[in-house]
Amino acid sequence: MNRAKLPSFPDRLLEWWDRHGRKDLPWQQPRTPYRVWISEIMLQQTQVGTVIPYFEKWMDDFPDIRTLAHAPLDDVLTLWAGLGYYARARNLHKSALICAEKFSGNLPATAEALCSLPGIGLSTANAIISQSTDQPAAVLDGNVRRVLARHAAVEGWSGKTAVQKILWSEAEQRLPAARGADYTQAVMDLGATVCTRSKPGCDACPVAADCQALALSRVSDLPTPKPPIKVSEQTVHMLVVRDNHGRILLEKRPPAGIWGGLWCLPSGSTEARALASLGIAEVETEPLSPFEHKLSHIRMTICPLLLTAVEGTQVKCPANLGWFTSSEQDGLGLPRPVSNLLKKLNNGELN
DNA sequence: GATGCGTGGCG
DNA sequence: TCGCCAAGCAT
Repeated sequence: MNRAKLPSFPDRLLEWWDRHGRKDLPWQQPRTPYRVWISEIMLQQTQVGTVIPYFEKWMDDFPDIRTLAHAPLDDVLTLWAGLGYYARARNLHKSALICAEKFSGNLPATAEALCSLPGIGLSTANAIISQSTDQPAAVLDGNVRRVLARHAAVEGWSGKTAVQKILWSEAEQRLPAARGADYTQAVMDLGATVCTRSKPGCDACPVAADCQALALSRVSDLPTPKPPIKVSEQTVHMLVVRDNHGRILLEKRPPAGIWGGLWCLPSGSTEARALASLGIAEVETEPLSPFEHKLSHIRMTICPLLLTAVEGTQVKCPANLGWFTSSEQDGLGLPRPVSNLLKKLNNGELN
């Protein structure tokens, strides 16, 4: 038995990160609070490779909090289109307004104040603090949960409060005394590149020596997977209403719920009646091929219906409805299934 | 405590 | 192909 004392968990991780960690991600140069904040929100449930181009464009368009606060929400949502979880974009904009008003245009410095902003929970708050001030602060995202569940052999799905509590405690116990920024990046990089969900590289792991899951041969079944949920089936009728100029009627969705705040094809029978009240006559009604759109909880069957409006019938349009040309649609940032549908329509690939 | 919220990558 | 799920948070 080797009784030589191991370096601490954070020391081993930091030494590993110095040699193998990622140091060239866009939000790491420079690591300002604003840039770290935007990156952390974009990275929620979203992979690094997907985020990078959105982050670059964001920094071009909204280089600081005040610019973001003064920007129209529509511009923010348009940039966000395609990233998903659009509440994140609405919350960023709202938070920027709060910061401009209450914190003189800066992000607040404490975790408690950060958590008061919409869209920021404890993990994101601590990620912002540790990466922008270099103070050690515990984060608990998917990568860290996997590393800790294995290293400490924590049983149970992390969605359970009791399990979450243990993982937070394990995260805090492992914090270093200094180098908070590098440590946060290190533990996330370890989860992303070594302690991966499948085929983890335990041979290359700096903390394998005291990994409980490895000692117990439990690496492959920790962390405990999420119990299966049942996916609901939903049918949505999307109306493709064209006028004689080839423009298409779009509807701005209410701020909450799916695709909140985005322009979208009008959906459902209620909207169909609303169209009738606008005086839009249909000279032609043509069902297009239904297609599936899968979300995490819903299997959505989208049934497009092609309508052609008679000339001069679009008299008065409520604020949440508008006619858009093909090039105007591109600038709006439509939800993926909608933009895909319209693209096929323009290419004549439908019917 | 359970659900809702998007999209794309990957085995 | 298809199911899982990724740098979570709000309600």
